[in-house]
Amino acid sequence: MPTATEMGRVQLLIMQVLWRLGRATAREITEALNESNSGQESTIAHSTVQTLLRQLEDKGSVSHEAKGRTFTFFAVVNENEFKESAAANLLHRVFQGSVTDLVSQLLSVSEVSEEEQRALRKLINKNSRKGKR
Amino acid sequence: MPTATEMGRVQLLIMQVLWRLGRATAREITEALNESNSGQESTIAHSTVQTLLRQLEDKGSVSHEAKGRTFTFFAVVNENEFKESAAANLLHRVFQGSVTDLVSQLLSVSEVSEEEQRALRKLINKNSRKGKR
DNA sequence: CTCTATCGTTTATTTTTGTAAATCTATTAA
DNA sequence: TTAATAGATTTACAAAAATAAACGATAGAG
Repeated sequence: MPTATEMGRVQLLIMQVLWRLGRATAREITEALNESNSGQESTIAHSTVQTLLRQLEDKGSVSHEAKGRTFTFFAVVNENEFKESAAANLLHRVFQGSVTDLVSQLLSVSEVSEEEQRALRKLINKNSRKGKR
Repeated sequence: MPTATEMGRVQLLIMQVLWRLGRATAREITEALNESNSGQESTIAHSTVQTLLRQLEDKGSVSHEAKGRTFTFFAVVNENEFKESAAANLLHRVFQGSVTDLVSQLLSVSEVSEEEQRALRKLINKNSRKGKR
């Protein structure tokens, strides 16, 4: 069984809905998925969402509470916790743990605005101070 | 069929051996995998490596050349190309395209040495100049 | 020359994710 | 009260990844 922070593409989309809404029924999740995706390609079937919710619950990523005959789902895995593990994963598996290499890659490919560059310098400086404290 | 830059955990390990060695037989790859992993847990069976090599070849990630009765494999997908796509993937799927958020996450969790911090500042500055050119 | 170790190939199984229809159940609208 | 509807659950299937044994061929050791 995979860990609670390991998940597939659509599973992540479901988690993102839950992180945004806090708590939601399966139906609400299905609707959220298909309306953010409005007009486009493949709408995702409600039964698919239910299946994935059960899988997510099996591995401890989400949980639910019965409200009458309907389940209200909520995330157990915290969004930041997930981002942390996803970033650490890429960092170690692909970039051998070199933050510099990863950041370098990001900067060389994506367009980073002046504003974002300022934000990044600030981040590094803050981190620098943290190290000295 | 997945694209040539989409691959599983062990498939990536195989690619990394090929990027490191340039060209290698299936046997050499198996040995490289199991010795870098020396002493620990699960050694990976040679036949598994062969199966994965065929899968990788099917989707165009690697290719081979017959030397006598033995195949010499080599990477078709370039390492940087892969890193690029892996980083872009995480950036968009998990961090909604915000480089700042991803870098922030990396800095807050991993220990970044003074030296790395200098390298990062330099990187951002270089990128800044690039933007103006 | 024969046997064995080593190739690549074939076949098979398990796990995870994604997809969804079918079904059972219960509520509510008519 | 009955029928449609909207829940959850069960069942099914396909693709991708991981795992590896079994098989057939052959080169090289003796």
